[in-house]
Formats: sequence, C-alpha cells, structure tokens
Amino acid sequence: MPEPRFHRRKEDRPQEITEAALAAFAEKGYAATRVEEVARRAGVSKGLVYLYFKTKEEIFKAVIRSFVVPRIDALIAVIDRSEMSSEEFLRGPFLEFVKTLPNSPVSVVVRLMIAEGHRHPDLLQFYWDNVVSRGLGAIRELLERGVKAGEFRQSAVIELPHLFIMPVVFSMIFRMLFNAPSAETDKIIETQLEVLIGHIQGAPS
Amino acid sequence: MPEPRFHRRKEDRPQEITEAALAAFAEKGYAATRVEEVARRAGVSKGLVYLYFKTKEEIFKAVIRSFVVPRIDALIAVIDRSEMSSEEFLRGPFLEFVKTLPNSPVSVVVRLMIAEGHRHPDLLQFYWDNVVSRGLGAIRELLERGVKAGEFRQSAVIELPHLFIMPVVFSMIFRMLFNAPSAETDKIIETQLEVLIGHIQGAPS
DNA sequence: ATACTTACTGACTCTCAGGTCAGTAACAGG
DNA sequence: CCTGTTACTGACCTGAGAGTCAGTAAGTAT
Repeated sequence: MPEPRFHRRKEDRPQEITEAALAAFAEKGYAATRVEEVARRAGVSKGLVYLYFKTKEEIFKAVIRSFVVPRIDALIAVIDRSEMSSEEFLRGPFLEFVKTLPNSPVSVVVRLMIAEGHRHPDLLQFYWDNVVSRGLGAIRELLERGVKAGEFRQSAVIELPHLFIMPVVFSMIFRMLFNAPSAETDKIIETQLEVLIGHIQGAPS
Repeated sequence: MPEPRFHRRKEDRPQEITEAALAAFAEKGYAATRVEEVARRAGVSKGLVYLYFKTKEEIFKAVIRSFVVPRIDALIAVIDRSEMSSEEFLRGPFLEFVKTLPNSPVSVVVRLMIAEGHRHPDLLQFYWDNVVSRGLGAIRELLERGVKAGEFRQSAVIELPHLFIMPVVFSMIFRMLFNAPSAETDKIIETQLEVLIGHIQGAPS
C-alpha cells in the first residue's frame, strides 16, 4: 500500500502557508521571495497556494496581520488586569515582554512594514489602528496611572510613550542588520527604561 | 538649426543618475523601481545608465555610498574641532544636526538599508565601518570628554551612545511610515536628549 | 465497491523588466 | 568642411517568476 502523495487538510493550509511565507520573507524579503519557494516550505504545490490566496500580495497581507496583533492584545490585557504599581509593571512584565520582541517574528514583520509599507497604505492604516496606536495608548495609560498614584511626576515623557518602545524598534533593526548580540540589545532596552523611570521619578526640573 | 537631441556630459552623468535613483527608490523602493524609470528621471536613455553602471545593483550601491558618508564626516569634523563643553555641544550643534536627518536623503538610505541590506553584506560592512561605527565612536568620545571634564558622571549611558541616535532612527521610520509631523519627531528627539543629559548630570544612583 | 466531490498537483503561458548592442549624432581636431 | 572618436539612443533579446487550469487522486457518502 503506497504512501499517499498528499493529504487533504483544508483547515490547516492557510496558517501553514503564512508561516512558511514568514520564514521565507525573513530570509529573502518580500520581493525576492518566489511563491514557489513559499509552497515548497509549506510542503504543497504552487497551485494550492493560489487556491487559498488570490495573489502574492494577499499572502503578504495575511502574514502582516497574523503575527503581531495577538502579542499586542496579550500585552494590553495584562496591563489592564494588573494590580501592580506602574513602576513594578514597567520593570517586571513590560520589560520581559519587550525583551522577547527582537527575537520574535514581530521583528520580521517590522522589517517588512518598513520595506514595503508605503506600497500598501491600507496595511499601514491597519497597523496604525491595531498595533501602534493601541500599544502607545496602553503605555500612556499606564504612565498616567502612575502619575495619578503619585509614583511619577508630570513630565514631557508621560506624553511620549514612544520613548518606551523606541529602544525595541531600534534593537530589532540593529540586530537584523549588524547581528548585534542579544546581550547588547537587552542592555539598550534596560538602560533606556532605567533612564526614563529615573527621570519621571525625579524632582521636577 | 534644430535643438540637439542630447548633450554629451560624461562628467555629470553618474551623479545625475544616482540622484534620480535616490528619488525613485524613495518613492517605490529598490525592487519596484525600473531602471528605465531612473533613466527617465535623469533625462537619459536606459542604455546610457548601463554605460556608467554595470548592473542595477551597482546603482543601488552608489546611492547608498554617496548620500550619507559626507554628513557623518561633517559631524565628526565639527565634534573634533569644537571648543564647546560637551553639554553645550549636545544641546547645540548636535541637536541641530540630528533634527535635519529625518527630512534628508539619509532617511531614504536608512530605509533602503533596512529593506535590502541583508542581501548586500558588503554594503552592510561598508556602512558599519564608515557610518555607524564612526558615528557611535564620535558620540562616545564626546561623552567621555564630558566625564573627564567633570560635566557628566560615570554611567551606563556613557557606554551606550546608541541611546543618542536611537530617536533619530525611530523618527525617520515613524515619519516615513505614518507621516508623523516634524513637530512630533522633533519633540521625540529633544525629549530623549533632555532625559539623557539629565541622567548623566544627576547624582550617581 | 462504486460514484461523486473537491483539495491538490505541476506543466504551461505570458508579461515584464534587466541587460545588450548595432547604429546615430554630438563634439574635437585638423 | 571633413573625418574620427565616443557619448548616447532605443529596439531588441532573454530569463524569470506570477498566475492559470486541465487533470488527478484523496476522501466521503451511499
């Protein structure tokens, strides 16, 4: 009895294909990745890919949409539920979370967005609404909570949650481009957080 | 007497072509830009482009090499010649300089490097050696000069000049992707600098 | 078993853009 | 002028890869 040449697994294919695509895009970038290569990695034929995704661009969009939003959702959920003080939260769960990002698929997605984003305005909008805006909002809320509780003083930093995610974006790029070691990027992220907390805890300038 | 169809300007062509290429890459990215489009913008035929550059990739490399190094050179020269205190320099010339970057061709080059860098290891090496490494080194030197002069205290920040250029890289990306206004990115850059200076001027923790 | 549906294959087409080159015309020197 | 050199043109060639589709075989219902 011969091994069947393939199995019919309609349910799992889309996710398998997007995972294969993420891996391929990570290595080659979007434009240089062949759809046939994605198919090969997913263990299916090129034709099947076009059964689940109308075009190569659709694959790209699916990749972008599916690997970041869940993480942001998780972070926001934790912030909302947390009983910790703002400082404890920043130094604990928040720091842990952001240190995982440079090694995660998120960094690939960020690179793809930087590289190809301007040709997909709808994706940029989606990203702004579902990731950036919500992420910044959550951090701002956490900081304002800290101000209300008297932990932090009022300061320009409270209005600029960007400063808290900046080292993560920077570290992702730094690692991807120059193979910076994790130790170095962790140090960057930790020191930035330290400096910021020091600043909003200190006396008003 | 008919207008001549073209002029022979061997000397100027290479630069004209790289400038046209930069503009085209800025709008479409590398992969999506046609060599014919570069030629059109430069006001020459496609064939001529291939007379000055062997391949499309050579055009890319020329663009990368020619729009950033002069700026870094200028910055380093100013740092070396400056008689100012480190703090004055950071708050004055340094801040002015970095605030110009997000609106300059440099940001296009940075995007190109992020998008296509991994396929050009030699370019990454070139960039590391001639831009990143030297830039970080110059800032580090400035900071250490400040420590020696008693302006700044010893701190992890002194060893991490990354923290000073981070907001620039972040702002470039933020502007390009989401059309963030200059006012916002300037605020990010200024606040980050303020926080860092405050930290290295404060009492040891 | 048999008939039927459909997930899946892979060889094919066709467009498109990188790269070439034979020819042309701008300028230089006599 | 005329003649030689070469910067420059643009029609052409070619490979590559996105997207198609007729056919095949895995599963399912009877």
